[in-house]
Amino acid sequence: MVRVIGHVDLDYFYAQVEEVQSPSIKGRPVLVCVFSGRTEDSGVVSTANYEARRLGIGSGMPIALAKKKLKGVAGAVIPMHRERYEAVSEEIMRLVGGRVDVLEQTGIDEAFFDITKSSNGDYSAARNTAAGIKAAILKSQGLTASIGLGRSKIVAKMASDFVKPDGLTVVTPDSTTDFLTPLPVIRLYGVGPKTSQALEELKIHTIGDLATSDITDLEPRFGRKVSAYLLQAAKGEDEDPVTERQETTQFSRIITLKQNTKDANAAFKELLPAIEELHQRLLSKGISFRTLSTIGILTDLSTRTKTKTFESSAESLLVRKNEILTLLQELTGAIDKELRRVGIRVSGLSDTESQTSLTQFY
DNA sequence: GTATGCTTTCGGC
DNA sequence: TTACGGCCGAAAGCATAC
Repeated sequence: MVRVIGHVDLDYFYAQVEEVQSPSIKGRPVLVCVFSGRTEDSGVVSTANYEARRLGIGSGMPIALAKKKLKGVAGAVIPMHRERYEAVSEEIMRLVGGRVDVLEQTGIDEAFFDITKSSNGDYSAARNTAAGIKAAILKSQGLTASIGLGRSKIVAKMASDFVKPDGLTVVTPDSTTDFLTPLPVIRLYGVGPKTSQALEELKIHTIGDLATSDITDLEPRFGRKVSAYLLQAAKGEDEDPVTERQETTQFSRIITLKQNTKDANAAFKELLPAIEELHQRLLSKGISFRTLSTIGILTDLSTRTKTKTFESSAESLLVRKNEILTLLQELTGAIDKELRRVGIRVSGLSDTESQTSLTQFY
């Protein structure tokens, strides 16, 4: 049976949650910001609403620059409230999950879903389901979302991106080629500015150009695997199934240092509260880890990591304090620029309880 | 060559 | 004139074992 895949994307999510929380800011530019604490305005914009975007403000923009673009306009510059967004997201995902066959959450504000069975392969029935999901999200949390339907994840994702905010775009299997063909390659999922520019140089401008291009023209530039992906994607033919997301595979904390340094001890000291927070998070979730990484972001914003995997997993980050410091020393020893930000990551996760019972069993 | 596991980097939101 | 987070998953890169 032809699949019916959906992609739901909550519109300008963090900023929209803030609008619902504080209705008086609606209609004004809203900037949800991450303040790093180094200076009053150091940090970046995480999410901007559409009024702010119209002024040229967007994600990742330094706060100081964004404020400049506000000029005299009375914008709402709000620090982000991550836990609030997580709670809203959780509620919405639960709600959507109850209306689809399979839900695959891919971020705090988006998810793929499969409704092949419940819609019986009928795209008209599927449209009603999608409209119902939008209505339910609006009723429950007061938020708009954009949904796309298509025969594959790629098509669904591009469809949800086609009309937003508050969009509902249905691309039937028959209309897939017509939908994709005229779009510029930059719109293709997985194609960023770099790949896009390389394709332009091969005179491939639209997804249609890409779909009908010769793989032997692509391979010298992109390699076999990427070329095959690009061709497949341009035809909207990916077979990637929608699967329930397994548990989180890694946890990390990263901070911006008060001042740049190459001193591992100084960085460690400033990182300690974040380490303790992550420690508490692991304990409260009953999670052990086997792999430990330190992360450094240098003054040029490039990233360096040092990682160590242990024989057995630990439930306490604090008993690995010495290893953390050692990794930080290895990291600082291998760089020529100063550290601007520093962080810690744990992976190779396992459930502490089941591990304990396994240990008892053996 | 293939499978596997670990480390590092990349890119999305 | 410049300005610059904090997460996450996955891909890429590399080594080892068979």
